[in-house]
Amino acid sequence: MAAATSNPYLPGNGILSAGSIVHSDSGGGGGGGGGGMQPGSVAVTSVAGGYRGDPAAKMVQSDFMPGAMAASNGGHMLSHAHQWVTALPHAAAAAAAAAAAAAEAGSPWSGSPVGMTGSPQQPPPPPDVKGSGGRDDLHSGTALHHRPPHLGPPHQGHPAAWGATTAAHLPSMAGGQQQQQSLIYSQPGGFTVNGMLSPPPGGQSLVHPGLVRGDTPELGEHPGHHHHHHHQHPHHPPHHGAVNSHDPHSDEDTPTSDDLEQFAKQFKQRRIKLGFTQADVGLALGTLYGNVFSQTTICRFEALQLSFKNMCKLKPLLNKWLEEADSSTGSPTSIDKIAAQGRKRKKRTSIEVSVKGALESHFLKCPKPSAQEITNLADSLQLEKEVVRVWFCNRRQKEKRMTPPGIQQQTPDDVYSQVGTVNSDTPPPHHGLQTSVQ
DNA sequence: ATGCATGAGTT
DNA sequence: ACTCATGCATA
Repeated sequence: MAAATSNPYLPGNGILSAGSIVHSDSGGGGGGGGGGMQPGSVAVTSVAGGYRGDPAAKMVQSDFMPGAMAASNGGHMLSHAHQWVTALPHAAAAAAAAAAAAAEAGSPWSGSPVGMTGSPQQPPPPPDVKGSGGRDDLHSGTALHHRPPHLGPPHQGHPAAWGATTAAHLPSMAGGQQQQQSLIYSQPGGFTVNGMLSPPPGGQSLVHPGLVRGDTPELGEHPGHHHHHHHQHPHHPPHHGAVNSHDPHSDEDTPTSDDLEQFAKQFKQRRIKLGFTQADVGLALGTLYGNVFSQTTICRFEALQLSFKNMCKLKPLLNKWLEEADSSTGSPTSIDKIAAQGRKRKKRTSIEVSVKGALESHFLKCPKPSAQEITNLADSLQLEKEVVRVWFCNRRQKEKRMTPPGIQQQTPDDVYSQVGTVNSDTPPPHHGLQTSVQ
């Protein structure tokens, strides 16, 4: 096959052949691939609708990664399959937000004594309200922002102290390199979900929530109970009384890993009970607070697959949603869908299993290959350098998130499951957290 | 539920 | 060039 190489990252916005269904079957060479045989790079053809935030709000910046594409080196082998999809530029949801809390990531979960350095620290991020992009009002015109009366957490710069097992090993940022982004809660306190405001006193039965599925959520449990929020924390871990003296039961304090796990579990349960999908929640958050999230994020939250820091950031939001959701018998949940589209996104390359295996091997040897290494690795695997680079990045992220071995506690409910193996258990490498799938 | 991708903010 | 937060597209 000739190498039809179009430049990989095409800047031209606007015109791209949208449906170029290229499909390359490269034959390949596979030479070096260790284990691999028959490497055909698979090209998936799917068009995507990306999204591009509204130009207005976002300043322009280069469309793509500045330097990444460079190295073309000899990549010619199968470079052809670039199909970028184009879509319309449409202002849609772009959560410009992206913020994060302070604290940095480190070894979040379960304070493992041996972990790497967990450095709690970071100066309190100013709770700035960022102009949340311009998308916050895309949806219904009823987007009124008003300051929260008093609900919003006044601050949240909490040191990350997840349990902090006393500092036996808190080197205070030894290799800290992480960065934290500003965290923002856009305009919290928003109510007006599609026009709905604060719940009428006395009884707030409103419209029925637009459940996507139409299934009726049975709210037999709390139709009348509305005492304040208080949550049900089955148990709070004692924690070493270190610097922390506040209980982790408040939404605003820095939660501990245990808290997060508990919360995530309950959240999922309630969410399901109420009949909402992860996607619904994501959208609702957008309507409520101005930060939209995708199904993916909600899913990861429930599965504890986010960094500790990220979990902390999301928890309060989800918690609020929960309150809203269950307190209002029917709040018109967002029906507005924001069609995200516009933007060209590279087709998702699917890496063959054999190739993945090879990558895995390398990862074990060296999780952080140099540019050079990446280059020739890519070369031998016949993948674009970018792809390989990204693969490693994602891999590292995964490594970090993994629900840590410590967090696998049984909930008061299913304690029985565990039989025997009290201390002789062999911690299987990993996660296995999810017990039920939707 | 996850894999690959994009981007902002750092380093 | 990396990390981190997120998400589209997929399996």
